[in-house]
Amino acid sequence: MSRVDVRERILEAAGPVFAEKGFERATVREICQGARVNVAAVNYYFGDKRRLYVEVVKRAHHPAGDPNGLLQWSPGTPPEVKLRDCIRAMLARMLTERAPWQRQLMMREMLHPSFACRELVQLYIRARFGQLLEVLAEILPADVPVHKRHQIAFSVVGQALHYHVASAVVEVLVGPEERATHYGPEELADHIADFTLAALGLAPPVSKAGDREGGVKAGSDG
Amino acid sequence: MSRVDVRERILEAAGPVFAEKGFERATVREICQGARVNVAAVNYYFGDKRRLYVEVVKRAHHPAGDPNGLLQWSPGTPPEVKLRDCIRAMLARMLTERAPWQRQLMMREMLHPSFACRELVQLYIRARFGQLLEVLAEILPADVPVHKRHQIAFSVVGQALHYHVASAVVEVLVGPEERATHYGPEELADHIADFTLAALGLAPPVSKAGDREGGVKAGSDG
DNA sequence: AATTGTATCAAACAATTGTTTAATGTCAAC
DNA sequence: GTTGACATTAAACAATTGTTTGATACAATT
Repeated sequence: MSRVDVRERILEAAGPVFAEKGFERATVREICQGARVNVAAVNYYFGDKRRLYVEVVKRAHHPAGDPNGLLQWSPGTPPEVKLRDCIRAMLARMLTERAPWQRQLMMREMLHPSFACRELVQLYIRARFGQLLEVLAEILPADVPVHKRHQIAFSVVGQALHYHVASAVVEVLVGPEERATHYGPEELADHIADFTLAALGLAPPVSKAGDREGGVKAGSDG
Repeated sequence: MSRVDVRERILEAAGPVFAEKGFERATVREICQGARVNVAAVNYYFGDKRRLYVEVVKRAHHPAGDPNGLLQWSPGTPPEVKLRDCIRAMLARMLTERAPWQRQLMMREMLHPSFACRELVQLYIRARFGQLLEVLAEILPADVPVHKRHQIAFSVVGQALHYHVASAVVEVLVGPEERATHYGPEELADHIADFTLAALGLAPPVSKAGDREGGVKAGSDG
């Protein structure tokens, strides 16, 4: 059993454990048991638990070459379509059960950033956020200030993230049957895309409320 | 030092600790130290740590009489105003630094529900969610199906919740100065309200993009 | 004053954690 | 074959956790 073998097996075993339980609740004993390796091996090869965690996070960001890259579109794709694709991908990323542990780990570090690899996780987020901002730039007028663009982007992200962090609440509020029927990734992505495009003026108001007259353009008495 | 004194002091000391650290990371030693009481007192009065936690959660829901009640409006208040008020209250609830420990605890139980008091926490959420649905009912046409109403409500909640759960990410992405300038509760509430009302057709599209013609009603070549 | 039941306390207990140690194993180089 | 550097192991260590214990203090009752 060569030395790289053991080191590798620890890293592979540690990934899913850290992803599922987080740094604190994961135990080196469980990791070593999963890797069929002595407990002392972690300290021997990585110094301590923290440095093992850092290595695992680094691995999660570079999963063997090309990571789950950004979206690509053929030239001329309308920005509404791009936005819809962004939202669809985002939701798929967040709602997938049995997501690969790399994604779980990144999500965990995003929501509860630990000592490890700030800049690495930041890169992971920034790439996606940047792409969303680019798509929005094709939609919004040029004079929209940067902070307003950010707020709009966060409105998109927030709608999607809600179904990740508050999934338990959703289930409780709407009941299991509606949950099973109407909260699949595709339908939710469509809703969020419709909602967002309507807010941006690129689609009719949601719920076909478009036939209500007077609301939109006329400020009425305001 | 009478018996109710000690029991009370433990409950009072446990509240903030559980709210800040959660059930697992909170230690009975820290709680008892804060209450200036022997460690054994928790088990003497509550049996074990779990039952103490349950008592604390119950207390958090009934903070001595009138809890932070629902919003009230004078008759005739336009639904747009009500919705804006809902969003403002929601954001204030989520963004307040140094929030009372009762709110912190409820928020924690919402996002990471534990063994304790499912139905209690559910009541807490359901009340607010129900009020939001009532306001939406005044806005949406009657034929909008119930699941669509729920999705719309979640779009509102999600936008607000995002600034609670992903506040670290927001800071990283926009930088501390923009964060300090444009992410106060009031401005965010206004943005979310504008965004939502625009999506529902009760306000012009965000960022004054209303002067872009052709986008809305014409499906163009779709 | 003696008794009784409860409250409090310091200390111990048992389990789990990350980490260290000291002995043993492995295997290539000399 | 011996040496020596690295790998691996079982066991112990130290710290922290929730919980239990057995003694003691106290207050009311007999």
